[in-house]
Amino acid sequence: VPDTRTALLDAATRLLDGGGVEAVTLREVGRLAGVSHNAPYKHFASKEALLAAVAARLLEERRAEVPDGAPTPAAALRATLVAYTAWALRHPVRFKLVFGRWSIDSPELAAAAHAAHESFVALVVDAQAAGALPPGDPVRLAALLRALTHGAADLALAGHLAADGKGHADPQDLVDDLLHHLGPAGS
Amino acid sequence: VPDTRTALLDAATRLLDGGGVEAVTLREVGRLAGVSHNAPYKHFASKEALLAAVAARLLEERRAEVPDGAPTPAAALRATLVAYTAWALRHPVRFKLVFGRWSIDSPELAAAAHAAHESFVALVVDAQAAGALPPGDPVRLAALLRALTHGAADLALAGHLAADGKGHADPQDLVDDLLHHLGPAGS
DNA sequence: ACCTGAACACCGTTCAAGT
DNA sequence: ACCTGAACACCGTTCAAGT
Repeated sequence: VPDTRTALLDAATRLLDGGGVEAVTLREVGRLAGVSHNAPYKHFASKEALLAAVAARLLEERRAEVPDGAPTPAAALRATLVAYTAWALRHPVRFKLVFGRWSIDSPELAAAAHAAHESFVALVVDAQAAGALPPGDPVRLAALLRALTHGAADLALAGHLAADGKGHADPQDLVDDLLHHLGPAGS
Repeated sequence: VPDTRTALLDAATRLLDGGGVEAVTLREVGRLAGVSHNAPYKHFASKEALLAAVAARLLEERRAEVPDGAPTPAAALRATLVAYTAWALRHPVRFKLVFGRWSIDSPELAAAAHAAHESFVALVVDAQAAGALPPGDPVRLAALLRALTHGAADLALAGHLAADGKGHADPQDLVDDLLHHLGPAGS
């Protein structure tokens, strides 16, 4: 039997997936969790704080799903970036919530994001050592890769990538393009 | 004397800039425009439609501010991308509205976005002809540049770029990094 | 054609009270 | 410590009227 706090988070997540962030109201959250419509205030300071807690839990969940056991550092890097775009396309609302709003600063959310960032930079360092990425500040290079991946996913969700019928570029294609351009000898 | 429709758009824009998208309520829009709280329904089908019209007007406004008269195609391309990130950092709420939500599909918004896309691809073609960008499908290359620029701006707004105290990367830096990596001879 | 005022069904948040 | 029910101040949207 989950405690009330967990039940509230579960209910909010279900409503989020079902109807977007606008569907998660404290009244429905309470109803789904089997408590009154303002019981959430005993566990979260506000609706925003509840959403931040949901975001933090989703971010940690996603980190556990990160692909593992790739043959080379370059493959591991590509798999991580592709997983990022695939998750965004599969769960648009979750993606928008987790990587969008930071109006409330939640320590849990910041910690989860920091951990994800750390392991991604380590991945970049490995790929650089293997010669699959150019040398230079790995943090900066990681930012470049992350910005492209995030932007490709966000534009795809907004419908801004497939402008004409012809120029169809998946986020994955753009990730591959960038890795190709960064690849050894600019081949 | 502006007509009511324009007055409503002006009021909505003022509220948007003042307090974010959550501050733009139909009641305040009406009050600021000097009409009743549901007069907007005579000009827009819903609040979302009003926001879409605001977004379309902002996007056209921004297009008029695009830098002009750069010495080379490469400089013109860089100036356009840098202007994109600078606008995003200067007007975060406008950026989120214009490039974020497409729940309602407005013909005006789609037309403005299409025009912006067209001229950007033309810029890429010129830069390719000048040898500042690698050959290949210009639409795809434009998507790559746009995705990185958009992602860098979005991550910067979310506070996801300056992770540690050291790895400080402006969106402009990332734009320059990408252009450098795409540059002739992969120098 | 455009606008108004009242009304409806919501919503987040607060508060006094209960166990 | 945790929860409830009533209440407050909002909100988007609708509708019957007005000019």
